[in-house]
Amino acid sequence: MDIGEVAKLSGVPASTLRYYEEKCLIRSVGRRGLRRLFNAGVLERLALIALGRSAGFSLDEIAGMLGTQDELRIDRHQLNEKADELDGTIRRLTAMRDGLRHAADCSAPSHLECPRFRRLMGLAAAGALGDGSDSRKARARRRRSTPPE
Amino acid sequence: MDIGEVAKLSGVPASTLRYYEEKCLIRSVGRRGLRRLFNAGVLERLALIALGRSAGFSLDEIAGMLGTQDELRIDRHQLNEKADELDGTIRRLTAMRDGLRHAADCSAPSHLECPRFRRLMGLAAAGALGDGSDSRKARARRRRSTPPE
DNA sequence: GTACAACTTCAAGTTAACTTTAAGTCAAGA
DNA sequence: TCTTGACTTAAAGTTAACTTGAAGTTGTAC
Repeated sequence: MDIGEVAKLSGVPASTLRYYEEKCLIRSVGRRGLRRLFNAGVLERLALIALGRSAGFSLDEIAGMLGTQDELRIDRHQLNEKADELDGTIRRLTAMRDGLRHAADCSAPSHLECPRFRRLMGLAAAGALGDGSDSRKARARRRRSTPPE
Repeated sequence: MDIGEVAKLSGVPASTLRYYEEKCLIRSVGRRGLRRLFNAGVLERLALIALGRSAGFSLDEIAGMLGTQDELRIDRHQLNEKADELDGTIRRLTAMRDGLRHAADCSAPSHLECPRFRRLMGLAAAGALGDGSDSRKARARRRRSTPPE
């Protein structure tokens, strides 16, 4: 398969495939002229990479898990750590969501006079709630995939 | 108050305060020589900004909510939208966390042979799980705040 | 044989939210 | 008066994960 076919089958842009190869996340099995040749195994590897990304692993971490070969050495401890991290994130986001819902139909004349809102403000100022980078990044990603013509 | 005092009281670095002023998120009330002077109200404004960031609003969105004056025009609809967004994120993260926990003590000889793991792989490859940018960014932030000497 | 779409490389650009650096200003204490 | 430390500006650097652009090559359909 050449790069266009891999891109089509996996949904991953060719530029990304080249980038992944450069970072040793995937391998091409050879060249036809200048053109890279991939075998079908790359699709499974791309699925693994997508899974790792979804779980919040960086490309570098994923590169560590997927050896250079096709073997896969995933550390259970690493998985549990990541799950713990997600637990924390989920808790913070849940608190924030509840706060937003409350603020949306709170009857106080101004949000600044709602005690619950003020409490949330204090928590945020103290850094207890994180900086909410998740949704912002997700939005950025959506923007990129729907360019303005 | 000069910028150092605001930084100390709020925990927000002076460089960030200047940056926020440039973006019209906060205002200084004047100068003493070259030096900016702030009044105490800026602390409440910074708490609001922190809250907005925690909720996942961008600085530009926050600038829209905090008028140039000290009034605060928060749109309840906007809050509900953000809460909906968070609901989605929470659902995705929860699915991922459960998948990770399962993978961590799944008895299949290789993860590639665990049906549940493979299902998760498929979902991730199809883009149903997002790209997990939240935890990566959080890690980056932690790294920055604990520099290597 | 030639046009062309699909590939190639390498370098630079993108994003948000800051931080860092360099060079300079200035008030106050010794 | 001199030094020191906290401030100032403007511009460039940082991060990850890509994308884009320019300039060149090539397999294949006509």
